[in-house]
Amino acid sequence: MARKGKMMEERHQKIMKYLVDYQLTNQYSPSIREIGDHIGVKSTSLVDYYLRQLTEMGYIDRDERVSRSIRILREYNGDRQGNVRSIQYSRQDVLSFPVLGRIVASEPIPVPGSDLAYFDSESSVEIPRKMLAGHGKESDLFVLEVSGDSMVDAMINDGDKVVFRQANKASNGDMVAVWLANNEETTLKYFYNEGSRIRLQPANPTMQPIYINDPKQVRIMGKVVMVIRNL
Amino acid sequence: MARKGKMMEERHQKIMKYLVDYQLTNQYSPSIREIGDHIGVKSTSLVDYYLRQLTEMGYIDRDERVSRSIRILREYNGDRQGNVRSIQYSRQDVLSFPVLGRIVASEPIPVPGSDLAYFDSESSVEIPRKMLAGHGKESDLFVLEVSGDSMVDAMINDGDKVVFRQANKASNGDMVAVWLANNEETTLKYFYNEGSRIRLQPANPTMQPIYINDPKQVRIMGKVVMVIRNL
DNA sequence: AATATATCAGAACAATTGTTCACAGTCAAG
DNA sequence: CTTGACTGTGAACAATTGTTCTGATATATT
Repeated sequence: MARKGKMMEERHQKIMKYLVDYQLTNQYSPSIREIGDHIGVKSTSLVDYYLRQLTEMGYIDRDERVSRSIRILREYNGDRQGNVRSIQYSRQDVLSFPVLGRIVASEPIPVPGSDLAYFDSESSVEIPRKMLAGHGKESDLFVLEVSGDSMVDAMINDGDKVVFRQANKASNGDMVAVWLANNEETTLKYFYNEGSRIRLQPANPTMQPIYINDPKQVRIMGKVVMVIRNL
Repeated sequence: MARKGKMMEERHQKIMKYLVDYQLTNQYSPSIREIGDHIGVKSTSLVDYYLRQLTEMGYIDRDERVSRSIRILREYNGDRQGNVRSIQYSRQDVLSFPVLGRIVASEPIPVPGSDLAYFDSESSVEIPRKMLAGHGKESDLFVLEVSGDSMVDAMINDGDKVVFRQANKASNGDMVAVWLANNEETTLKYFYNEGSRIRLQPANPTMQPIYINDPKQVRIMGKVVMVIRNL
């Protein structure tokens, strides 16, 4: 049975906290000597000793003979029970999307790559890459802000940011942005191809679907990948 | 006017791409010699020369005499016009929230810190810290998943993740989760204190508000900070 | 033609940094 | 009491790494 000195646990915790803080401010890891200074240990060997333990415990990861190569693998939570998980924070890959424009019901959706000149929008939307997993190529994604109450039946509110994926066809069940040539408007609906006709189902279950018999009336502009409402 | 050799632009681009790739796989920056090897430059001085240029151009940032301290400030886009902004990706602070439970209209909202035993939920929601700016202390935030169609009038759908901030009072205009003692249900509404009565306004503008005269009937559980719908 | 910048190598240097070894005191368990 | 893990220092070493200097050629601008 591995005994535990009173220093050890405290040191482990202090080191882990230091690593997180340091990486958050500097974007890279501290050197062994910097760690030693911070936790009040004068020999690099003792720091190395603790780092080896933390590695073995699976908290960190290092590359041999590479300076400042400590990676934080998980948050330190000592011996506490694992069933109350707190908010963790870490550095992850974040995609930053410029908000290209607004969805207006009476206009087709502007799509990147078209000859429209986009001005640099001040606003952008940040989304962790992890959250977009399984949504295909990232370069196909773009973000629009919803203007007005025209999308209420899609459960989308004024000011919401909608992440789209460029597409000109859709599978059943996808929420899509479609341009209805007849009505001259853009709308967000769930898409169902029922063979003889296309059914566009509002997200709000109390509302009735739209049926369209002529496929040419429906132009799919993109699939809705994510909706973000920041209050 | 600064002239530009044909190599320069290509090198800058190559270096920036390498930095991004390297950081993505290793979580730390390459050394100058590693960069040199990769772009086919045998002297460290030339690499340093390019890195100084990139620093001056505002693409990267370094700390003097610190190994592997290159920070990527923005994505390299060369001389392209600035009005078509592409998706950028970088490493940022991300908060990872465990999804604590589900909102069910017929039950009060579970709040972290209560004596409920939370099991480790597999699902978590990642949100860049930047997106949560101005929402108060991060430790007061928690996430619930919406179950069923009970929140449709709040423009919130089955499966949506809702970020709450713990609160027991609200300002006018806040979207809040309230427990209505009378009806024995939780609901999400916009909150307005009109002096003699409390008005709870559905997000859907076509729906009618609820008026409550007895403040004791209304228990505020939390404010809605963000809604995320991942399709 | 003269000048400035871009391009490039090589070396030397100093600083930072990871690794390892020797040594030693404390303390709990077998 | 011996063993082994914990706690700790100090030094020495080697490797990595950033910095700087010399020197050289090329190329476009003035």
